Amino acid sequence: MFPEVAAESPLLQHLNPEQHAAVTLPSEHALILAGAGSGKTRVLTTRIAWLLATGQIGPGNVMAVTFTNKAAKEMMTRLAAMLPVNVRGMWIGTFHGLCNRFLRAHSKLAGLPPAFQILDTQDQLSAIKRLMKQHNVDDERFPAKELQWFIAGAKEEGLRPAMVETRTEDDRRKVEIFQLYEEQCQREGVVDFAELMLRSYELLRDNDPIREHYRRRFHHILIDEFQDTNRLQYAWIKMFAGPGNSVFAVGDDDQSIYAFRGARVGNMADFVREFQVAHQIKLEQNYRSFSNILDSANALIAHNKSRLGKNLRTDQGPGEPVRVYEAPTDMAEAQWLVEEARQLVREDVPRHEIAILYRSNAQSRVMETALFNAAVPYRVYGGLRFFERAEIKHALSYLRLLENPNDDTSFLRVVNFPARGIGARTVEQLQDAARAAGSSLHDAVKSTTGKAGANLAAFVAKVDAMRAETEGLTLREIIEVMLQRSGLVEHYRAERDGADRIENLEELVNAAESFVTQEGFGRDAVALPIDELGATVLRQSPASQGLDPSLPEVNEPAPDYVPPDAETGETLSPLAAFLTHAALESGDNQAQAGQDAVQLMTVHAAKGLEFDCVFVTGLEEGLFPSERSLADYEGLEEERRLMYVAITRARKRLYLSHSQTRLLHGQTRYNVRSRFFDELPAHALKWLTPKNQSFGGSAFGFGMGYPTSRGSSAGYGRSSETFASPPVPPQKAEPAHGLRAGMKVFHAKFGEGTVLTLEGSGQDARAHINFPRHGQKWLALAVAKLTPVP
DNA sequence: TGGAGTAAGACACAA
DNA sequence: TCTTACTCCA
Repeated sequence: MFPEVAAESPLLQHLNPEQHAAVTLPSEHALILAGAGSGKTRVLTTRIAWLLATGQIGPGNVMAVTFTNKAAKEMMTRLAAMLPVNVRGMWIGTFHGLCNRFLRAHSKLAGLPPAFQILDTQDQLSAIKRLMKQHNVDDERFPAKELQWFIAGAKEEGLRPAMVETRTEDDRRKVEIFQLYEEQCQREGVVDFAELMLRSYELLRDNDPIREHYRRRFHHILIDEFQDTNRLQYAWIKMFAGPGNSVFAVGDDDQSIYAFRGARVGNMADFVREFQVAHQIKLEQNYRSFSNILDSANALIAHNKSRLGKNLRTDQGPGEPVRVYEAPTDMAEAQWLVEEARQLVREDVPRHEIAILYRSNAQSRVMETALFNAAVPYRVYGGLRFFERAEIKHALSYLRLLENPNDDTSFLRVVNFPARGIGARTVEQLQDAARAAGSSLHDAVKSTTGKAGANLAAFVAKVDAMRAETEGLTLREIIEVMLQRSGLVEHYRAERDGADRIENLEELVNAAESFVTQEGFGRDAVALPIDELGATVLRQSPASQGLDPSLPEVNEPAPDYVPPDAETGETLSPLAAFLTHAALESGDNQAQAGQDAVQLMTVHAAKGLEFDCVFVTGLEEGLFPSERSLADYEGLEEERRLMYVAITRARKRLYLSHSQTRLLHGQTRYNVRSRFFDELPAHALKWLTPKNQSFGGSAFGFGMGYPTSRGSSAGYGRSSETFASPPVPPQKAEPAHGLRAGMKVFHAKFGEGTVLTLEGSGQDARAHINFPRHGQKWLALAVAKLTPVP
């Protein structure tokens, strides 16, 4: 293919010795320990390009797996830039995306309808709730969320209901519901995310010809972010790894931040042992950050005990110090970072090179408000994504009903939306009828009677008519018809703030349009190939139709380039393909992409990205590290890794901030500065506000502040008081307490001190007092027993 | 019976 | 803040 490309091809230029070694490793199993900013994606993509360019393999012989669509796309883009290959036809994608592709090709063997649909987390939860109601499960004792967690967790361990160990009566009940849930999904022809993985794994495990086929096909299997794989994903990878394959795993144990959803860092050690990995290469040279940032990251992560051990180094100078800011309130914090961001923009930093990171999505609002008020363009990642919005989900439900009338989840979502006189009572009766008849809700409608029955029949007739009407239309036309006939647009037009929703619905048409063109099929395409390369190979044998699993051997490299070909045998309707796309791609890149805007996201979402300037906000005990992680040591280590990820996102400037008070969940919280500050090297930091003693009171200059010790915060109770930002001067002392600034007071624990400032009134009154032996404290006058000293 | 308005509780993340 | 349960009214 590219015979002129020698071992020292231009591809390998600009690689450091470790990267070079990793890229050109012989065909055997390897583990690459790649630190943050060490060029991990580069190594992965160059490795694929090198394997192809040296003619060792063809594009059909590689499988590359990532966790996010973003990472998969990045890999494809970079690869396409290096080599003239049709990356779209290659097996590069997310775990779930590839499993989906696999199951589509073998749906019959997998026991699924060809156009099976995928339940997202929301759908799954509502399916479970529905099931619980039907079977009178006590939702106090078994919250639906918990069951969802339980089911997903079991599947991610590779367990079916019968295989789950039960010790208590509660366990047995949970497994029972798990079993019922499985039956329900099977009946409705839907699969959840975990099922995509598990079903693929089981098919590979139980079907020797299929497994052998893929083993012969994929000579090289490359895995990104290996530290985030769960047990099932690891087992799935093993299915592809035969004697002739090589697995190239890239990971960083210090960036493992998904243990809470089943990721096992231990897979790295298991991999080395079970695959007898001879070559482990560490990439420790960091090309991203200045040393003040890197030193901070290294010092922080050194506090973790369970590590494989790795230290990042850089040739760059120290750069700017890491700036630390303490704010009196979350609003002041937001105000400060908006000011800093504006200053950066004045210094010609592009806005999209400024990232504001936070631990949980709930924290974004204050910052959004501040950015909005300052007229700084910003973009929030995460939160409610395009395909998760209610109006879009409604529209998708109608579309799914067109594709599959037996999709009860979709049926229930829109049976009475827009409202058409079908209430809870009616729906319940319908569900009973369906259950009794063992049929779908759609089919059970026939047996209903009376006025309610007539309403239901009208709904079903409407959808059926829509199906008939959209027959043979393009995807775009189908959606347009659906939007009109369903009454969704009309409904939102009548709503007060429905304009945005209508805009989104229109955007759905665009999304479908770009889906069709992006996938490389013209407007008139009636069918989409499932997988150009895969189908090419499989089509050689009728076995791929799913009945006879005697698949052909594919030792010869697949053709380099297979043009999009509408004539491929196995097809999925554009509608079904689009619905799959909607479930697997949350729609991050939908709308307002490409604007020069400040980037807001959670630390989790920031993984894998890098920016010139990064703000890590809300560094407070209970928030970051989060409350829920503090219970066990491992949780804390994961939080620390999360902080490590946050720090290492920054190239040039890093800002860390925390606030003494924060309005969260409707009430003011008083938070202590995060312990992580104490784990950073002092030489790399620059405190923009005076650093107060850890866990001590505030030494905040202008008198705003609160006691920050955990013990005393309880004494304040609720306070709905909020403060304008930036900090306002303290109110004048309340004479009612009998205290004045400058007065000497006595405290039972802290001894004698001097009142510096007073503020608030009534229950909220507090005093800033300097105790010579204990430093400055903010005390609640309603709680603290203070006696004036003459 | 169904729809709308109001009060109370939850809130890590992502395919 | 957003979602969900409950109550009231047509």
